[in-house]
Amino acid sequence: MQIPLHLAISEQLRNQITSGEFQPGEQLPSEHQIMVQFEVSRITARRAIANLVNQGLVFSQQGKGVFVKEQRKVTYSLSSPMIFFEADMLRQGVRSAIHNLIFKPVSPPSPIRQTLQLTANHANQREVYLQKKLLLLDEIPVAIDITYILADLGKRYANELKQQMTFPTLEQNGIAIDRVTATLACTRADPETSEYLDVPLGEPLMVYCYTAYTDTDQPIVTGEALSRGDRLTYSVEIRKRD
Amino acid sequence: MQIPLHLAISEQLRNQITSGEFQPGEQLPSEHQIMVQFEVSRITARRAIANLVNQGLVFSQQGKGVFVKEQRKVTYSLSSPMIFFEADMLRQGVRSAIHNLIFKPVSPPSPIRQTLQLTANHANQREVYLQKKLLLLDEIPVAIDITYILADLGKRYANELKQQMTFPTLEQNGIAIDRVTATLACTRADPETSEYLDVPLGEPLMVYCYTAYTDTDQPIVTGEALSRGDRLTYSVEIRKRD
DNA sequence: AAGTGGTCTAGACCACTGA
DNA sequence: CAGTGGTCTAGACCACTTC
Repeated sequence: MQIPLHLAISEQLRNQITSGEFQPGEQLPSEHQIMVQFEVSRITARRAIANLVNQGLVFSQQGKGVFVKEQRKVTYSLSSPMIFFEADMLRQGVRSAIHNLIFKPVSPPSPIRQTLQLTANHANQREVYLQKKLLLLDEIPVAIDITYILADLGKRYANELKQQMTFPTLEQNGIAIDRVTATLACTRADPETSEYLDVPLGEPLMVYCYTAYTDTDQPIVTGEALSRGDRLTYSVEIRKRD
Repeated sequence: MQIPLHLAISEQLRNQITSGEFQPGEQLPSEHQIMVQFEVSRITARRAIANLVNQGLVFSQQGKGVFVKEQRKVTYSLSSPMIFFEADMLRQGVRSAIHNLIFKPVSPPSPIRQTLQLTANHANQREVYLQKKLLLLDEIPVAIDITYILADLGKRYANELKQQMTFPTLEQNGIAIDRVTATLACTRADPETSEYLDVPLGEPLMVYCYTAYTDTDQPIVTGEALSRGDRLTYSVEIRKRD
C-alpha cells in the first residue's frame, strides 16, 4: 500500500477545490456518491472527507452535505490597536460587536500577579478585574478575550469596558498606553473553546498574549485573546530601533 | 445520544493528561486496552485517540503506541530579528540550522512584483532570486521560508544567504533595513508542507508574511515563513506612534 | 512471535434537513 | 418521505516495532 485510498481520494477532491472546479460554498459529492464513484466503502469515503475537513477546506452539516469553505479573513492591526479598531473593521466591510461574558473583581493568579507587578502583601485583595468577552464579526464569534485590568481602572470604566475593546476605552479616557509587549502563537480548540467559538474540536486558533504599559513602565492590563485561525489575521509594522 | 461515546472517552483521557496523570512522553493505553476498559469497538477507541491527536495532545507511532506530546515552544522575536536570531536561539537552549532547498533567479509572479514595486517593463527578466529554505531547531524541521529578494542583492550575497537568515545577512553587509511590514496568520498543513515539516496533514501552522524596506522606502525582500504551530511562538513589542 | 497502530470492508441504527 | 451526515459494531489484513 503505497498511498492510502482515503488520501488518494481526498487529494483528487482537493485538486478540484483548489483548481476552482468546486467553488466556495458549493456542495461536494455526498458520501454515497463517493462510495459509488471510487468504489470504496463508506468508512473510506468518510475518511477522505475527514481529511479535507482537517485541512480546513470544507465543512459538513448533518442532513445537508459537505460544502467548500469561504476563505475570508479579517485583519487586526497590532500597530494601531488603540483607537481604530471599529473603523478598521468597517473599512474591511465587517460589522463588529462585543458580548461581555464575565466582568468581576478577582484575586489574580500568580503569573498574572507577576506580570502586573503586584506586590504580594495584598494577596487576598481583589486587585484586578477579570473580564471575558466574545468578539463577533458579522455576527460570527471570532475571538474570546480574557483580560486582567488593575482594579481601579476596571471599576472606574466598567460600563465602557463591557461594550468596547479595552485599549480604545483606556485611550478615550486619557489613560495613555505607551507600549505593548505581545506574543502570537497557535493552539487548537479544546471542547470549551470550541463551544464559544462554534468551531469543531481541534480547529486551529491563534493566541495573542499582551501586556500594556504606561509611559512610566507601569503594566496596567494583561490578557490573552483566542481567535479563530480561519477568520483572523494579525498585522504589525516593525521599525528599526535606534 | 447526548454525548458521543468517542468524545466521552477522549475527554476522560484528556483530563488525565492535563491533570498530569499521564506525563509528557508517557505512553497512553493501547487501542486494545481502551476497547476492554470502556467496552467499545476498536473503531470507537481509535476515534477517541484521533480526537486527542486532533487537539495536539498526543501523537501515535505505528508499532509502538500513542504518546503524550511535549509542549516546548521556541520564541522568535519580530522586534529584533535583524542580528540576534542565532544568539536568541542559543539563549533558549536550542541548536539552529538552515537547509537551503532552492536558490535561483526567477521572474517573480505578479503579486510579488507588485509588493517589490518592480516596473512591468522588465517583465521577462530575472529580477529577483527565489529562495526556499528549511529552518531546523534541535535538528527538527520547524519552518519553511520562501523569500524573494532583489536580484542584485541575491547574486551578491548568494553564499551567505544560503547559510544564514536573510535579515542578518543583509545587516552584516551594510544593507540597512528600516522597517518591516508583516502579517501573522494561521493555516493547516497541506500534503506538501506536511512532508517538509514532518507533521500530519492538517497540523496547524503559522504564516508569517513579511516585506522589508530600506530607509528610502524601497522594498528589497518579501516572503513568507510557514512554521509549526506547536514549536514556534512569535513575540513583538509595539510602541506608540508619535 | 506478540503487540502495536494503519487501512479497509459490510452493515446497522440514529439525527437532521428539506421537499 | 428520501437523502444527508453522525455514531457504532464485528471482523479482516497489513506494516511496523520489540523481544
